[in-house]
Amino acid sequence: MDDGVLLCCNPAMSSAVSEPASPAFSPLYQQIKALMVRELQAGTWRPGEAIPSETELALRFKVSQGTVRKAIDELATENLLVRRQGRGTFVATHAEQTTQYRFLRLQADDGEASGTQRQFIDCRRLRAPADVARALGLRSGDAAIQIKRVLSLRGAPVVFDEIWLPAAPFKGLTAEKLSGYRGPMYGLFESEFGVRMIRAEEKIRAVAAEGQAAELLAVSPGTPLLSVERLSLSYGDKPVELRRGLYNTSAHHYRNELS
Amino acid sequence: MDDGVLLCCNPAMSSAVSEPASPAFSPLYQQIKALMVRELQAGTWRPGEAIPSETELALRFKVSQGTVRKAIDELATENLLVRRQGRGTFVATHAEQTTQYRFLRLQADDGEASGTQRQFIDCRRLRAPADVARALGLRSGDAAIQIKRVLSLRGAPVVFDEIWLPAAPFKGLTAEKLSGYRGPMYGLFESEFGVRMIRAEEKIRAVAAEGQAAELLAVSPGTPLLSVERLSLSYGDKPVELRRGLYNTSAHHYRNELS
DNA sequence: TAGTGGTCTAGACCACATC
DNA sequence: ATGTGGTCTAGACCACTAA
Repeated sequence: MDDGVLLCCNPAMSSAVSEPASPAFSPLYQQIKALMVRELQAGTWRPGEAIPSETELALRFKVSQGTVRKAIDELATENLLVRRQGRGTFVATHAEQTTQYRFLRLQADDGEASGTQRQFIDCRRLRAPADVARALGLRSGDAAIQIKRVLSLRGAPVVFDEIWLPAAPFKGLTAEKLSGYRGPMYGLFESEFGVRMIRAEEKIRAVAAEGQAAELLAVSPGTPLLSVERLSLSYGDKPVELRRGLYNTSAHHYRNELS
Repeated sequence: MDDGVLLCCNPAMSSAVSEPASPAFSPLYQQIKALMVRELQAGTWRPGEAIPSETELALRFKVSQGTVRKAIDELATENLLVRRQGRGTFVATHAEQTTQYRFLRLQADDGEASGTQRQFIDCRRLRAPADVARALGLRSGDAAIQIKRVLSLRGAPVVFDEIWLPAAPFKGLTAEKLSGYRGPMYGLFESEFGVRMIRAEEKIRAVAAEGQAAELLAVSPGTPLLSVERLSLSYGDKPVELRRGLYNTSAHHYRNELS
C-alpha cells in the first residue's frame, strides 16, 4: 500500500505547517481525508472491515494523530466510516443489521416494527429513457437495467419501486440474484458489484395512483400516493441509481428530522 | 453572570481529569456544553448576538480552550450556534436572510427562486383538541392558538398551513402582529416571545384535497396533496408548535437529503 | 495485558475580520 | 495592530474490547 509519498506531491509541507499564502489553501486534515477516500474508492479498505489504527495512519501520512483523528471524524459524520471504541474504525456497510434500511424513511403510524417482504416484479435491460439517462449521467440510448418490485409490510403491499441502474457497473445482475440475496439491496450492490451508495437526494410529491402501481398496491386509481424520487450517489457524488417509489401512506408515513 | 463555580458542583474535577470509575460518566466538554445550553435557554446569550470568545469561556469554566472548542463544535453542528472565522461565535437565529425558511423544504421543480407571499386566514384562541394537546404536552382542554394561513409562490397558492401553539407562552399573539412582521414566523416567535425553534420532526403523507384546503389552494376536491405534520421543539426537546401543512406539489416538490 | 478509540491539556502558528 | 476562530502538534491519561 502506498504511503506518505503521496502527501509530498500535495501542496502540504513534509511534517508541519501548510504553505503561508496560497490560493485554494486546503488544511492538512482535508488532504488526509481525501487520501482516505481514495483508499475507500479503490476498494483497498473494504466495507465492514477495519481500517488501520489512528496511530498507524499518523505514521504513514507523517502527521500527528490529532490530524488523522479530525479527518476520520469528518468521514464518520458523513457515514463513510464507523468508529467503535476499543475495537477500531470500520468502513461503513449497508449489509449490517444495525444499518439495515438506512435510506428507507417509511414508518408505521402506530410505531410497531413490521416484517418486510420483497417481491420482484420485473428486471430487464433497456435503453435508458432521456430523463433517466440525464439523471444517471448516461448518454441517451445507453443501456440501463430496470427493476420493479413491491415491498410488503405485515403482508400488505405498501411500496412500489421502479429502479434504474446504469448497465455497465451492474453487468450480470439478474432477477435470480436479486431475489436470492438476503438483506438490503444496497448490500448486494456493495458486495457483488463494488458499488457503494453513500448519499441520496429525494424529491417528494403527492400523486394519484394509476395503472400497474394501483394494481400492485391494491388501491383504486386516483388514490393519493407519496411519490419519492431518489437519486443515489457514490463517491465523488457520482450518480448510480435512480429510484421512483410510490408509497401507500394510509397506515404509514415518511419520517423526517429537521435541524 | 455565574462562572466556574457551577462546574465544581458537577462531577468534574477542578482543572484536569474526570473521576476514575463512575456510573454515568460524562466528559468535561459535555458538561461545558450543558452549561452553555443553559445560557442560551435562559436568554443570557440572545439570538443573533456573539457569545464570549473561546479563550474567555476557557478561563470562566477553568478548562482548556480545546475543551470549550469541542463543546462549541457540537453546538454548531446542532445549529444552536454559528461560527464565523475572525468575528466570533454567534447564537443562531431564524431572523436572518441567510437562514430564512430554514425549515421549509419546498422547492420549485424548475429550480427558480420564487417570491413568497403570506396570507393569514385566521387566528383564534381555542381549547386544544385531544390530539393537539397530546402532541404539545398540554392537558386536554388547555387553551391553544390556532392559525391558518396560505403561502403563495409566484402568485399561486401552494401551501395551506394550520398551526397550533400553546396559548401560555404566546400570550398576546394576534393576527395583526403576524401580518405586520417582516421575515419568517419563527423570527417573530423568537424576538417577541422568546420561543426558539431548534429542531423539528415531520411526518409526511399523501392525502386528497377537501373542504377549505381545496378552496384556498384552488384545486378540485380529491387532488393529491402532500400532508406535512411538523412538531417543532425548543430546548430540551420541549414541543412548542404543531403544524399541519398541505402542499400542492403539481409544480413543486419536497426536497430531502439522505446520508 | 495490550491495543484501540476518547478526552484533555498547553502551546505554537495561521487565516480572517475589524479598527 | 489586535482579537477572533482554525489548524497542528506532542504528550498524558481514560474507557472500552478482546485475547
